[in-house]
Amino acid sequence: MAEENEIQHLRYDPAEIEPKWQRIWRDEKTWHVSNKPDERAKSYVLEMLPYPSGEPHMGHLKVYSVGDALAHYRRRRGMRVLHPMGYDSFGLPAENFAIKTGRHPRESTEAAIAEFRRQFETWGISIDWDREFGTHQPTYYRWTQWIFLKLFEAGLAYQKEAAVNWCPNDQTVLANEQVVDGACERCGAAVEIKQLKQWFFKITEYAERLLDDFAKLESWPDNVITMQRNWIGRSEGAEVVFRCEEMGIDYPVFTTRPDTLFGATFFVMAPEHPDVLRLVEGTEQEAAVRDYVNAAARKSKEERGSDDKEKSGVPLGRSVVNPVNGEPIPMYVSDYVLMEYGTGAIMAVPAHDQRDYEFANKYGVEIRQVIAPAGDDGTPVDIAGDLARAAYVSSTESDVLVNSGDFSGKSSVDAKREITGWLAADGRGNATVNYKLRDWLVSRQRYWGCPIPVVHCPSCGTVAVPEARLPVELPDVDDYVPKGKSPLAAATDWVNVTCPECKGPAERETDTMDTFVDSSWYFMRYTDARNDREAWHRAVLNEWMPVDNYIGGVEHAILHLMYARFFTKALHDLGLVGAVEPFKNLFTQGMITRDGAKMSKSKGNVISPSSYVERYGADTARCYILFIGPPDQDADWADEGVEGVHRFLARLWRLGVEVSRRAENASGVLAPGDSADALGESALAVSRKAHWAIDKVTGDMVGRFAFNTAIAAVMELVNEIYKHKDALYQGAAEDHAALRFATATAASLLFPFAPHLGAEVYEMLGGERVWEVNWPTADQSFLAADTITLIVQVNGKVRDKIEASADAGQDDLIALARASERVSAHVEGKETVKEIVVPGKLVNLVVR
RNA sequence: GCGGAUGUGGCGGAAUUGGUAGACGCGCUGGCCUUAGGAGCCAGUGGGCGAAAGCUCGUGGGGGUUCAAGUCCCUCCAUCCGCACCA
Repeated sequence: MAEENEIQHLRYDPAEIEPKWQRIWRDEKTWHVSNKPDERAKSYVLEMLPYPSGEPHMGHLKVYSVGDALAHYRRRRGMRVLHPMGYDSFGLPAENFAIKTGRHPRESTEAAIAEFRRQFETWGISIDWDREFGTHQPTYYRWTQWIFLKLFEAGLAYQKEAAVNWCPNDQTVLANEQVVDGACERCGAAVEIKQLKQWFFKITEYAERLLDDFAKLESWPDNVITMQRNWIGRSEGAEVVFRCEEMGIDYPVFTTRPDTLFGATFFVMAPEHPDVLRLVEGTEQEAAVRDYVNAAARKSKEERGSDDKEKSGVPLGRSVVNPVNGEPIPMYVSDYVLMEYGTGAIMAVPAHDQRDYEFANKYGVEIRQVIAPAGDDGTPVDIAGDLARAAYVSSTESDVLVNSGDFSGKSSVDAKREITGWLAADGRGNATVNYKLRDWLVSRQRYWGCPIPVVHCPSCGTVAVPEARLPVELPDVDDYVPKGKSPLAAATDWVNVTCPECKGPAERETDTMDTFVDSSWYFMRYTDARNDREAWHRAVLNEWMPVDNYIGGVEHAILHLMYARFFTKALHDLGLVGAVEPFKNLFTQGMITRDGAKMSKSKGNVISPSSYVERYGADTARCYILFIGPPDQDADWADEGVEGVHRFLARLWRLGVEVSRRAENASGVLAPGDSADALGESALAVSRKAHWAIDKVTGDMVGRFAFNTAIAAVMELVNEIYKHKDALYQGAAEDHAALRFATATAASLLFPFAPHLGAEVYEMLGGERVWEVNWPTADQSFLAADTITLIVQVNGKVRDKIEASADAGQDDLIALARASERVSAHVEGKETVKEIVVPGKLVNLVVR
């Protein structure tokens, strides 16, 4: 007993255990994986690339706790696991910090990387550090530039002047995806629209395949797919040509409702439409239109974008001809028409489009009904009363056309097809598909990014920098303050070059790339990260790709995940990549909140992983973050919960120490005897529980990431061992063996979540390294119990629970149920209507 | 407005196929051990009535299907998240 007391007072000290294992893993490069294939199946487990700034936050702790558990589990299931790490180290925050402090972004970024790496090592995550890189390193961005040139050669990277989003605060353009509610995603400033010449990637060319290939994904959260689908915004319809006879110009418009063409009573152009001013030049409308266009240009996206805003517009004094009936209809300019969607001009059908309806009402344009709902007999229903209040927009199967010439009486569905076909035959239109998706604007007027590897030559135009001269290195500058053009423009020594083609004087492109470009291919570079002759060796890349499990936050549902899909497809088409989709399975982890709210500096509720890792150890922090709830859901961090998990780990550690010292009649961790029969009651109980836990944890790991219930199962196992350990210490060799087996199993099962403690306790008991031991398998003979607890219900209410033999037949179970006093009290004197038996589980007697 | 998700004890959450609601943990209560303990170990813990046995109510509200519903169907409510003049 003296020994028992002594053990009780031993202290679980992660500060000693954790560095010990981390040293072994680092020195032995335990998690390094070779690119040489072997008989093992590959598995590529990847968490989203971290942006290194300050120190890692709780979101990082969560994502790596999830990913690392999976990586460990896969390795011990005999797989060859690629689990790398890197840093998304170009970007605005580092540059803004540089502006404030004068410190070079490279310095602050590399300091942050060092801190991230240091902390990741203290977390004990199983990373192949030989593949580590930062996207800001010339050895990396050389290949970002190379990919840019490949896209440029293929015509997928191009320059155009366009109305683009401009953030006045960050002094740079933004991609559509980076504008949220009309504001800059990063700094929140109201975004302006500017006409600028910019670089784009032709993601629109891949719109259809980005949609189709959702079918090729194994498991992605539905909400992410839905968000991408909405963002791509595919709609089927027709392009219909309206001719302006006075000017002799054809104006095509896109419509999803060609069946409403007979109801088009006016025509509207976006203020940015290049022909608007030309149409009114020299007319009495010119001044009014010019004012309207200028006012629209000054408005922020937000001001223009709200749908509750009252419609406004100005007549152009011109008309176009409705191709279905030859009727001239008036033209207007209005900011409710968007230049970036469709053709920047619309046909307006006020009776059947709410926006057109509001405009027509305000400016007194005719509202002509051409669609009506059909009654039960198929004839049009009178909805004149409804139309006095709002447009009739519904497009049900049963709608029919009215006031539509030869098409009157036809169904809406048929009319769409027939009218489109009729117009197409005359060259006045055709069926088309339109997308909301815009091309990806990738140039940024900022310093801390990957230089765009092209040269502008007065005689040769835009010329690619030859591959052999990559990387185009980012030069040092003194002043990072953006002035509407890239700070790189001031580095004149760097800007002025000779044209690679004519050798004449030329200038480098001074814009840098959006950092989302850097992160659109990093998962490919990991496969061959030290290759300095090419971005990757094709065979190596194809061996690892696609990523089997990609884990990260849902905030990247559209941006990063869609860009990465696009890159993979484009590079596939160029014959550079075998995979068509980069991420076979996607897991989006929920946020860690504090007091129910998102952590933020302004709320002052930010807690950092490092304080918990220092106080309780990494194993506690990692287990807690997994135990708190299902990893795909948001979870609120509670310090009491951390204490609880820490207590559990300490309990297991003490158990390990005690069992290794006191269960000395057996050694090793082998399971006792083949059969459960040979064991005493306690030995059988802990063995059973151990096999049950193996089965439970394995089930929770496969297919779903139910780490919370997996950890709970190990807790149950430990509780069971505690209950029986004193009896077992008194016992014989097989009792000690059972105790060792059960305790080692707990350590083994916990290893993916608490790798240091798992390794420590396993070593105490078996002397082996747990990660070199296969994942345990449950012995079925220990899972099947001889007895079951029979639930006896009367009229669906539980009245008794009876121990019954597992192989009892239906009649036996009913007899057993009826024999119960508690049951008979409810059955006595009543007629039995039905007897339901669920074998091995339950009997329900239905009485009246 | 459109689309999606969620709703279970005092709290975080379990319940994999319709079959014991509340596993596991926190908190709380009691006991043991201890010079002491904010350490450790053991036990109890959804609400109501009851000394107990037991009865009864109970998974956001209402309705339904079923021998049986947290789970399936209808409907309403609340919260959160996307999208939002996309023709």
